[in-house]
Amino acid sequence: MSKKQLIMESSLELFAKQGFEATSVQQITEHAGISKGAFYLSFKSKDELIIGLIDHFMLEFISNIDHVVKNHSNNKNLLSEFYKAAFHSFQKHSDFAKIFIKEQSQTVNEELLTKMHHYDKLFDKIILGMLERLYGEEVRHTKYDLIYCVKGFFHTYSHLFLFFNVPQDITRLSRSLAEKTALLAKHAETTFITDELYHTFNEPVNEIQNKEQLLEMIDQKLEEINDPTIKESFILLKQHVIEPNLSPAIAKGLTLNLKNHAECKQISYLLQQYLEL
Amino acid sequence: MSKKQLIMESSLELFAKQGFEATSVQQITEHAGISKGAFYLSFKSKDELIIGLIDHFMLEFISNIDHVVKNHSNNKNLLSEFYKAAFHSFQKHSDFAKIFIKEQSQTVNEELLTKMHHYDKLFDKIILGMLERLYGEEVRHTKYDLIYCVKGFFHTYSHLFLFFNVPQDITRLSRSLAEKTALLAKHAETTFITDELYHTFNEPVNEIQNKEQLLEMIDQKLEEINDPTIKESFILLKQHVIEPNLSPAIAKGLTLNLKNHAECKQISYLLQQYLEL
DNA sequence: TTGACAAATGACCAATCAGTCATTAGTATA
DNA sequence: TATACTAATGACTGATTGGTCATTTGTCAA
Repeated sequence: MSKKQLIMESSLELFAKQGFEATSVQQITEHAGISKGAFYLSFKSKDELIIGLIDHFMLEFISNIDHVVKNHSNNKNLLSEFYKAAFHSFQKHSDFAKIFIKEQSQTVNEELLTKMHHYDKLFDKIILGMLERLYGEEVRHTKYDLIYCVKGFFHTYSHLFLFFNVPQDITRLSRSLAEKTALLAKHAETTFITDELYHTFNEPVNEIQNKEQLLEMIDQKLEEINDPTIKESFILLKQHVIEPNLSPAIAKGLTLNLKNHAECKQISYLLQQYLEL
Repeated sequence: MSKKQLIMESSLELFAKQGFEATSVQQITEHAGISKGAFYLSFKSKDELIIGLIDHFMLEFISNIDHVVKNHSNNKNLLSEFYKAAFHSFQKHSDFAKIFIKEQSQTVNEELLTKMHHYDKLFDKIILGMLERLYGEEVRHTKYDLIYCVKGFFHTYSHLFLFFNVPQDITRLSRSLAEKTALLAKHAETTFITDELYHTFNEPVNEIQNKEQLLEMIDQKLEEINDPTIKESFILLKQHVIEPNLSPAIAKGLTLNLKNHAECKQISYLLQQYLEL
């Protein structure tokens, strides 16, 4: 395990228990069994650590849910499977989930806030896609409201799990929430968040930030991975991101190459999003 | 305005903007235009201040909502009026609302956490009462689930208002959420939170803490208020709290005396809750 | 004008914070 | 073994924290 990973895992626990502000770098290094100087070899600052944590886990969370939703052929259980995947992810990384919920509305760090908002919009996009696929025209006027209902459900019950140690029957909970969501999708008529209102406070996803983040991640993966197919796919896609030169079919195929490699699933998702494949 | 109030108002703004942990006592006293020493004449510690804030505003919030729900004769609009009252309260005290949402899951201070949980249970009780009144037997098996749906709705949309400056049409939003809640109440069948599960993680309201808090508040009000009827009502009720000696009708009547006085509405609510009137 | 009391001050304290950097330990090559 | 390199250390810094307390200021009645 790299030192960076060690620090991230050690800090997870402490942040979840005490909160980010209340945890000192000293505590983290003591808990990780390293010196204070070693911390600053891996992270430029304490802020960079929390941003790294959010990035790492949220990307996994989002790309995982997206995968479940996109690859689920049976529309009948889709809602239930969506909730299941989301709750399982939070259960698996419960320390991170606690941090995420606690730090969600903290305004201390501007970059962190932007990050949070960014992932929130990706989450919205997945929910929106799911609702449109399931109900199409039926939810044309209510879909943005429904996004917030789904997120409201997810938040309240996550809170219950994370902070009250409620016994978890995720399957049952997911079925229950799926039923409720379906009810609202089929019968709710009075809307609050219109299409227009939604877009006034959700400016489109920041392309530039995405691009830089992508290129940085590609370079990192190129160093880590040796598989020649993966490497070539990365090199071609990197060129394509910098200046588009591949046909959509080829680009799509290259991202699918990456999807087969366990450590590249998430970057594959990001590339597909960025290239609109 | 008392020095205590001045400090509370000054700190509200700073806590809302920066969070509790990230705000220093120095900042508060500078913002309030007083010395550091003066702060500690009004509050024993920084922790006591945040607890005071939570107590002050949550009591107002809860007793206000309770009043709206209890005194609303027309069941048809009850749900909508409930949401309206709740959102208006958060809008009126938006700085406090921000603090409340931010600090809701912070585990730093044990007493604060207990307080939060306590008020959360009072909120549950109001929602539960409302649902039972509106739907009775219909929601016998789903009511505890519905509480969490209502709270989920309230949380997500509050978050939107408070942190994204979304234009607020509370009437429309309340109508929309009332429709959704009614849909769930009438048609949802699959439950997750059963009666039994709910009571395993919500041990009954702490009676002793309530009693001490009540007596302390009565003594404080006795010093502040001169109206002889109010004073006598307080003295009789205080005796009754220490050792029950009044008939329910008399006790109830005495609390109603208090309800007519603007500054005693909240303590009147607490007394009715405690004495089960 | 005096003296007694309460209200208010801000210099001060020990503790802790994020972050730095001269120094040391460990390792690989020659 | 000697050299060259990186990885890791932890004492240190200057700033800031929550909280205290000897001192000053303000306000009374006598």
